[in-house]
Amino acid sequence: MLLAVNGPLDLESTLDGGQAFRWERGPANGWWLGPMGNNLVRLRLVDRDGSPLLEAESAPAPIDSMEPALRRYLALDIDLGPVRRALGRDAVLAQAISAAPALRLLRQDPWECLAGFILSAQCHIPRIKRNVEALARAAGQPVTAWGRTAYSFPGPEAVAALGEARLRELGLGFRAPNLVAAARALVEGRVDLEALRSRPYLEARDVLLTLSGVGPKIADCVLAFSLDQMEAFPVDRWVMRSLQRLYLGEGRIAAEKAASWARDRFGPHAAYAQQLLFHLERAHALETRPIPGSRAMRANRDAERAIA
DNA sequence: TGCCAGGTCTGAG
DNA sequence: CTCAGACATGGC
Repeated sequence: MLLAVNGPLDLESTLDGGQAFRWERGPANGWWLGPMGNNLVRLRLVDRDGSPLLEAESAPAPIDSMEPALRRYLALDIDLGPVRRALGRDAVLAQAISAAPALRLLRQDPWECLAGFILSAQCHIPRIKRNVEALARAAGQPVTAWGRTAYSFPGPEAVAALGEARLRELGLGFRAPNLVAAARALVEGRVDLEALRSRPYLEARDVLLTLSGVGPKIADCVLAFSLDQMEAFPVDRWVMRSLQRLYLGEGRIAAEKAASWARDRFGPHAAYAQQLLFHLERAHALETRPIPGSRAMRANRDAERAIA
């Protein structure tokens, strides 16, 4: 099935840019594969008469029945034009937009998003993906299509049922008890994520902050990437680095103050600004700085030691 | 080979 | 309020 896209869409920076952790580049032909609910979906952009269209297939459910969910997930209802015009008045963001002009914010399932970011604490992205995958294999449902088997993301009941000890065996480390606690909070109805969509940003954030292992950064990720709270501005190491390098200078500033500063500056599009800065800073690190832990990084450090 | 990671919580100053 | 230290583990 071919879908018209309202404005530009880049699948790599959107699906594999750190918002979601389960999309994989297919073996060939530009497909991206990922589980959605109990289905496997694949997506790619095709050119029809000079305009890009999104080609989508799914299994086992026919793609016709998946279309609404897919449009919702990709937030195809959002017109990026006004957002980019507003943010583009900021010189730094204008640069970030030209580096990733078709990056979009997803509208993920809130529970999956919350779980993913609880697991993200103090992890490199490759490990987050691995842990989310391990969780899905342990408690999700298998789906096979196009010669590949994937596992649906387990609901909070299934995750709660696994228990902390089993989650630690999966390699989740100190995040295991936090994930179980969050799953239980949902199962027992103490937290209603969907209800946060229509609450004022700060109130919704306060609700998420009651979960153990969920601080301001993770709360803001859930609000921005699944609950339509576009004032949210998650501040992680990369975004903090970006703010210091491009706006604030190198002086130390608390993450919460930086987040508050950014919300004031970027207003209703803070979430989009944040993802652009995250993307830009990582690209900048790739081209100007050795990746932490890389051979070049070590060589550089060793050279500095030798001089000293 | 150690350093770093899409953090959060706690206790101390 | 700021700031270390702990928390587990793995990628590079």
